[in-house]
Amino acid sequence: MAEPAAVDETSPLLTTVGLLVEAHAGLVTAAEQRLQAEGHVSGQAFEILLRLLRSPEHRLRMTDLAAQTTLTASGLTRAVDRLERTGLVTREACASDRRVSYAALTPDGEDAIRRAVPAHVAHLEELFAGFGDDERAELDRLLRRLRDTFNPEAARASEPVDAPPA
Amino acid sequence: MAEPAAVDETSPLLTTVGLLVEAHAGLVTAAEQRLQAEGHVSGQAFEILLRLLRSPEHRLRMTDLAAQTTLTASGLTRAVDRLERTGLVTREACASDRRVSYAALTPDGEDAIRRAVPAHVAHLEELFAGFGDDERAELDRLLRRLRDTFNPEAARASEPVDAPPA
DNA sequence: CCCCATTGGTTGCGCGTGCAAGTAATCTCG
DNA sequence: CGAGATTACTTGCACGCGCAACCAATGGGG
Repeated sequence: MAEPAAVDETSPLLTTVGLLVEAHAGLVTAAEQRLQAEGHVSGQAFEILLRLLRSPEHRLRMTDLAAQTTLTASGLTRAVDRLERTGLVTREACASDRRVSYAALTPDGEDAIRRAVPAHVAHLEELFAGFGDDERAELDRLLRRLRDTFNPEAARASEPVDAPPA
Repeated sequence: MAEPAAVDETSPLLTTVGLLVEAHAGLVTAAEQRLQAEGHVSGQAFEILLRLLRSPEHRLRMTDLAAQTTLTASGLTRAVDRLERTGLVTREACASDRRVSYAALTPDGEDAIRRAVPAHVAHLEELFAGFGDDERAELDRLLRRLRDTFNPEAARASEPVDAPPA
């Protein structure tokens, strides 16, 4: 008759969080695999290139780019190093402030991301096939609320954008 | 009047996925920080220890444990190495199959997780303060559906459980 | 005008991870 | 019963990441 008292080893919240983690992991993994299988850029590259594509002149200061991704400044430095090595991005100097350097899309980079986006979106459509428009909207609403709990800022800036980031 | 045609650089799905990623990152980060600030085990340790706490005899085969976490077998080997080094877990041999080894909670490990769970749940309650029970349930439903898209298996096994995994 | 605090970016370092290969035990089936 | 396939776990290796330290360039006040 002892049984150390079943503490609250279980709480609805723990389940919710567990589901969030699993859904996230599954989605990212699936998207990443698909991109690779079809010969597109990696998930991380996708995220970076898409953000550049959507920016004025297809370029962004390193710092701003870092702020928009899940990477730190140092992580971004090296991510851009890799993209530069594969020719999808170039670093451009800033005339008015010699400290800043822009990461800019090369023609190859623009090509790559323009090819990857439709493929990725198509894949997402498959994955969300079971969802009605209203359900997807409701999911958006709930996730946005949760997101705003941590990052009351975020909101602005043409909305997130992420994709299948690492 | 050219403007290379604004492809579908934006799709509702991309936004949804972006929100999922941000919500996930924010939640995990917040939970992790809080645990550390209050002197509890790390997020990864939390996840592993909780699963052991919920298992018969407070132990699990390495393989099964790996399957329940986001780690691979090799990653788990080393995670358990660390937990063993800090005295929260022990490896136990299996009599009937000398290949398998169990990861088992030590008394210290049980203590640690029993202290961490209520703290973590309390924190989650704060974070979800803006949600009504019905909304949380709806979020569960939608996330579960999404999860099942990737892992049609999952479902069973006393339900996820995750927490603030790395 | 110059010194100092601040900002932008990169680099050294250590760590945690996955993959692939390796070892050991078990199972299968001829 | 015994060789080959399979399963459980561990290890070598290479890589990507964040943190903290670092250098360079700005921008305010004295």
